[in-house]
This record gives sequence, structure tokens and C-alpha cells, in this order.
Amino acid sequence: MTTFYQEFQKVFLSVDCIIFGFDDNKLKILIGKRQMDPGRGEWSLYGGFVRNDESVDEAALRTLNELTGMRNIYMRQVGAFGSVDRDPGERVVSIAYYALINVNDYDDHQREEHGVEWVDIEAMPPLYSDHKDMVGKARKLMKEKIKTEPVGFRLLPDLFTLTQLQRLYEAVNGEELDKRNFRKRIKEMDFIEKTDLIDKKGSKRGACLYRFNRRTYNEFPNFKL
Amino acid sequence: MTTFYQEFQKVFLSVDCIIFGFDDNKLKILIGKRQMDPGRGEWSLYGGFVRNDESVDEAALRTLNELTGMRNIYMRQVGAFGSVDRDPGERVVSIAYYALINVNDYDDHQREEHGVEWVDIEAMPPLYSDHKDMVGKARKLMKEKIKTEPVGFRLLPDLFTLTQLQRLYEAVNGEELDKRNFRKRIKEMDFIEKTDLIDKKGSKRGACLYRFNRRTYNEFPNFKL
DNA sequence: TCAAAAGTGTTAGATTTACACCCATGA
DNA sequence: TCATGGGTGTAAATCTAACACTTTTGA
Repeated sequence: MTTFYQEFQKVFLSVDCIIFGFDDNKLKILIGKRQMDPGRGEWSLYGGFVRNDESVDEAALRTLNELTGMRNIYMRQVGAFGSVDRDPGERVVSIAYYALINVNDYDDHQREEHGVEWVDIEAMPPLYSDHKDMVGKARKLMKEKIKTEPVGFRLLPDLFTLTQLQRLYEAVNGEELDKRNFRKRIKEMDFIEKTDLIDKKGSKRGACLYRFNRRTYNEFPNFKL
Repeated sequence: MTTFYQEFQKVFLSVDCIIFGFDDNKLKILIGKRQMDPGRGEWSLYGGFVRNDESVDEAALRTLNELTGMRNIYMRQVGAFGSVDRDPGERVVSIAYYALINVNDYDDHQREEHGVEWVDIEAMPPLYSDHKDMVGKARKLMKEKIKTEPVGFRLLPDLFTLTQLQRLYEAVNGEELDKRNFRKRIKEMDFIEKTDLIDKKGSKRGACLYRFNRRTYNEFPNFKL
């Protein structure tokens, strides 16, 4: 293979993952204490380096899979973070990605083995390097996305109650919603199907369980919340 | 300096610029025929490589300045493009940026020296590598941005008519707008100031010239179009 | 004198928001 | 029996969208 660009400098390229979860009516992200230098012991996003035989997106998926063992994770790019001094040792440019997972699908032992924890996004500790900026931008993008595309379901179990769904949107938007107006809008979306199953965990009376029907959505994609 | 990451591979990192302009009631971008291998002769965005002593954002600004001689250009990151084979020769990951400039501010001789042209975005030729994807994403992001932040003025002269402003929004949104409704909304925005100057170029009767007042906007930032 | 762009208000319909009570159940 | 969350409809207010004619002037 010919080398075309000898005169230019190369950089290390990494990916960092903002992994969102929803639990206890709160939006959470998965962070851990860095186990490597530089920055050992500081709270940090989970990341990895991009290899030469994989795309940047593939590197992010691989990294997510390494951490969670999960596949088919919803993931979107947040952007490139490229300050000169963002890594204290070497020039490392990082591409941030956010992911949406259902916390119940993530095995707790695997989580502990990797030394990561679910942390309430409203009560995040200081983070390593520019990771706080990454989280901020990821959150903003996710908030916009979840308004216009049915991706919020990725944060919930397959079966969920309308109150759970409402609490999710409240956590993401940072404001309370009116129960009746919220349910009115849900009713208009045929792809949010009522099942005949009842959830008894959340209340004494029990609440109907719903599911997202992707088929129906694809036929008539008119999501708006 | 210590090397922490010896085991990982480095990549070339470039920036590519989607430079939007507005002329002849059409949204345009600045592209040129590649003067280097690989891809010599193909239509391409203007780009450059990231140096180790500058941030990625700085590299984009430097590249924009190299091409246009302009400073204080409005510029936002589009994202990282990192397919393995996006560059036929070497592994090059590129960070795309879009910029908004007023075509009148760009010296035509300088433009010709760099061999770039303003091309109607609705009639773009095929572009080198993944540049078409970059343009698509840039356009989508710009379209969203221009709805909620007063950045469209960057594409117009300091003094502009309401018809010019309307044509700009029509070009970006890809649909015609109602003149009366459009002007009603403009009137509500105090930071779009009517001057007592008249433009006689666009019509026989003459149209009032307006300007964007950033001070007023900062006091009461309520833009929405 | 006429073609071409500038400028100007009103109304119907659609959307959004505010709001309060009864129900079923487990503790 | 009572505390807790589940479930339901209406009306006012706001926002959006549709629509047509007069003015000015250079060619």
C-alpha cells in the first residue's frame, strides 16, 4: 500500500460511551473509576481505542459489547472531542457515542466485574477530562431525539406501564407532564399497544402493560411526544 | 513525554468543511475538484489535516481561513466520519464541519485561486468518498439550527430585505412560505430592526432594509422561525 | 401603461393547556 | 378503612394556516 500523507501527523483515536439507563424514575448513566493512567481513580466514561481494521462506529459497538455483552444496542454519535490537552499523556481525539439500554438487560455481575455503576445524571460526580462535556452534549442530543423518534422504549422493558413511560419522559425533559394530556397523546399512537397483562408491582390496583410495536410504527410512523 | 498507549494504532485525522452560502435565492456550497491523489479530479469538499499542536476545532477554523481569508466564521461540527475504506490510500478519519458565510464577503479571485465554486445544493455533482454523506448531515443539522437560533443572518449581507430573508428560509426548508405569516413573525422579533434604508436592486418599488441586532437579541433571545 | 415585487389583517381550524374526580387494591 | 397509584373528558386559550388586494415605479 502506498503512503500518501507522510508529511502529516497521526493521532490516537478513541471512542467514549455515554450509556443511558432508566431506573427508579431517574435517568442514569454508566460510569466507573478509571483503572488506568492517566487519570487513575477518577470517574470516567467507558471507552476504548479505534483499531485500524474497524470503522469508528464499529469500535463504539465493540466497546459497548465488551462492557455489557449486549448486541443490537441503540447507539448514536455525539461528536468528536479534540482539544490538544484533553488527554494528559498523548494526543488522543475521542469520538463520543450515546447508547440507550434497558437496565434490566444488563447483568449485574458483569457490571461489577467492569467496575461501573449506574449514577443518577442529576447527581454526577466530577468526571475525567472532558467527559462532562460529552455527557452534556449526549444528553441534549438524546433529549431532541426522544421527542421525535420512538427510541425511549429502548430504556424500558418490553412491557411497560403508561406511568413508567411518562416518568421516563419527565426524567429526560426535566419537567413534569400532565397525566391526562400525556395519555391522550399515547392513545393516538396505534403502535403503542395495550396488552391484556397487568403490572402489580407498581401499584395495588395494578396498571395495564403496553408494548411498542415496531411493525405498526413502520407502517405509519407518526411519533411525537 | 511518556507514551501511554503504545499498543494502539494511530490514524490520520482530517477536517472537511461544508461551506454554505446563499445567492440567487439558492442555497449553495463551496466545492472544488481535488488537486491531489487519491481522487484527483473528483468534486470534493475543502479539507485539511489536523496538526498535533491544534484542537480539531482550530484545525477546521484554520482550514476555513486558508480557503477564504475570513475570520470569525460561524462554524459547527457535523461529526466524525470513520469508515475503514473512506480514503483509498490510508486510514483517515475525518471530522466534518459546516460553516455559514455571506458569499459577498468571499473574494472571487481568492476563490478562483483555490479552484472552488459555489454550487447549488439541489444540483450537486457526485462527490469524492463520503462527502455526500457529510453534506447531507450538515444540511440536516443546519436546517434544525436555523429554526431556533438566529444564524441565518450569517448567510446574508448586514442589510437585507424581508424577501431575501424569506427566500433564504425557503431555500433551507425546501418549501415555500406564506409572505404575510412570515412577516408577522418577523415583526414580533425586535432584534430584526428595520432601517430607513431602501434597497432598489431587487425591485422597482424598493424594499426596506433590515438588520440583525445582536445586542437586542442577547437581552431577549426569543428566536423562532 | 403595465409588469413585478412590496406591503398589509382577518378568520377558521387545529393544537395545546389546564384542570378534578372516581376506582381498585393491599396493607 | 385508608393511602396509593390508575384511569378518564371537557373547555378555554393559543397558535397556525389560509387567503387577496393595493402600492410604487422602472422599463
